[in-house]
Amino acid sequence: MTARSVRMRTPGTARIACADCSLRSLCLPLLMSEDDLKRLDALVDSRRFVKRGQALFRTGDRFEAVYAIRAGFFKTRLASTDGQEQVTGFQMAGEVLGLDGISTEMHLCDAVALEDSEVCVIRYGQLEFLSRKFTDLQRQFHRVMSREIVNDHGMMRLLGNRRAEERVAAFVLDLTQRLRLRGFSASSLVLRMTREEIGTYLGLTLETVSRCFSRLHDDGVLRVHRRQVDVLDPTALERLVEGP
Amino acid sequence: MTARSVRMRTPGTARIACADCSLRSLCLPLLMSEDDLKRLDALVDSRRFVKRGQALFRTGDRFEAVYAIRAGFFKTRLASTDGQEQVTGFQMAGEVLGLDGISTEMHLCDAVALEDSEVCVIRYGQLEFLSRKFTDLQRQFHRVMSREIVNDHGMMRLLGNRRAEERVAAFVLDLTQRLRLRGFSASSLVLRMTREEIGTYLGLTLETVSRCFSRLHDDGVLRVHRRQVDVLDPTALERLVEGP
DNA sequence: CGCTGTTTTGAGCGTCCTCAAGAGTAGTGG
DNA sequence: CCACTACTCTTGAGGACGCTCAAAACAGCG
Repeated sequence: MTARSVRMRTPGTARIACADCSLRSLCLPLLMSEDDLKRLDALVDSRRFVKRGQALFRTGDRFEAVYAIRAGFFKTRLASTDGQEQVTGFQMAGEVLGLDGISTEMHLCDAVALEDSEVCVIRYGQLEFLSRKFTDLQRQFHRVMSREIVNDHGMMRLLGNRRAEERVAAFVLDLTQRLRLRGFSASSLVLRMTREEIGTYLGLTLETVSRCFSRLHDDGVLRVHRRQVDVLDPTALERLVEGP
Repeated sequence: MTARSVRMRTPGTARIACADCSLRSLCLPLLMSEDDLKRLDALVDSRRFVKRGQALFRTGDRFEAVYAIRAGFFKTRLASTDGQEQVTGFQMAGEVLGLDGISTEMHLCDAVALEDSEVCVIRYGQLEFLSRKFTDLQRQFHRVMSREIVNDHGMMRLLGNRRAEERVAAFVLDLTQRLRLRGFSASSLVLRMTREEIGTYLGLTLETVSRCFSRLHDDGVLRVHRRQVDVLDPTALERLVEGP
């Protein structure tokens, strides 16, 4: 399945107004004034649908655009010579995909939809052009990149000196916080990814992830049944994340 | 020791020409034409010396500038409530420090000099202004941020699914490659950091790092004596990094 | 209803951590 | 100049955490 074959263009809406988007408070035009937003006109080149399991882009694809997630859920992963996949992140609505491609003008990871999704295609040339014109857009774009760096550093700490149960707790806590920002419940969530995907993200095997969920369940911190996770004791969860 | 007390200004050279800098081929003005470089005038606000062991900035400091390393060597680390420090990177001449601060206008890590160092102070406001004016500077700045993201993802893979010896091998290989870019020998290096700092960077204890060095020494891949490391078998080193 | 993929759980083992001791090195002051 | 101290690094022994291998339960789907 090539990238082209999953590309779709909503007829008659090739140019889409960020001003009307419900995700404005999370996305790239965050800091922009109403006036500027109206003048913005065309940050988004088009929209594109990506079916569950399909790739938005793949390692080696020419870098031409970044993508703002309008709806759905993605993972990014590093391809590897051996079979070992490394998931580098899970992304949800309002988050931006593809920033890794700027450095070499080539994508250096795969972005795969974990459910049927829709993204706004933001051509990088256009983003460069508009962020010279709108200082708020420029700043917000820099912030988005900077936040990714900060998140990655947090992830390095997690992988570097936290034990398995702390990693899983941090993973759940992070998901709930991001869901809350989007107006969803912070105590009940449905995982969009397998135990294996969580495992390669957290530097653990799928069995260890499963065992950690079971232990958190038995300890009354979470109620876990397959993909359904309910946070019973948020305080205990946060305490676990702090570490020893 | 406050940040202010280590600040120094070279008299009469408050504005410094990137055009004349030997690190141009690595640093922010990389893509800029001779003409633009001459017109650039003042990307660098001033220079600042940082003595070994002192912090260039600390977690919580107000973010006002990024720093291009002119000479010396730094580590960045996440402060933590418990004693556990997490080193998030080692930086050398031509590399840029402080990008984490953009997202919250506050620095979110400490940058500590591992030897007497000198940095170019690039006020962020100035960088924003100039990168609206010079598209090459804009693009190079984006590339620098993107490269940091890519590097961090590589680090996540290292921490997530490589064993101790592979991590140490990757660490040495990375250092040699970056030193070679700067015109230094790729087969002989002097470590600027302790085993403990390497350990917290690689998600290992200092003892494990030491043992890995000893094993790589015994296997004839490296010659290691304290901080002095010589690469005897570069091919074996690369093979180790690939993983199993 | 059988097939497939995901998840759970168990048993045994290996890598790396913890704790400990000792050697090597650098810096300081008598 | 050399003790003295502080720090770094090396090496060893024992143990724990998480991995590997294996099997079975469970859910989804044609």
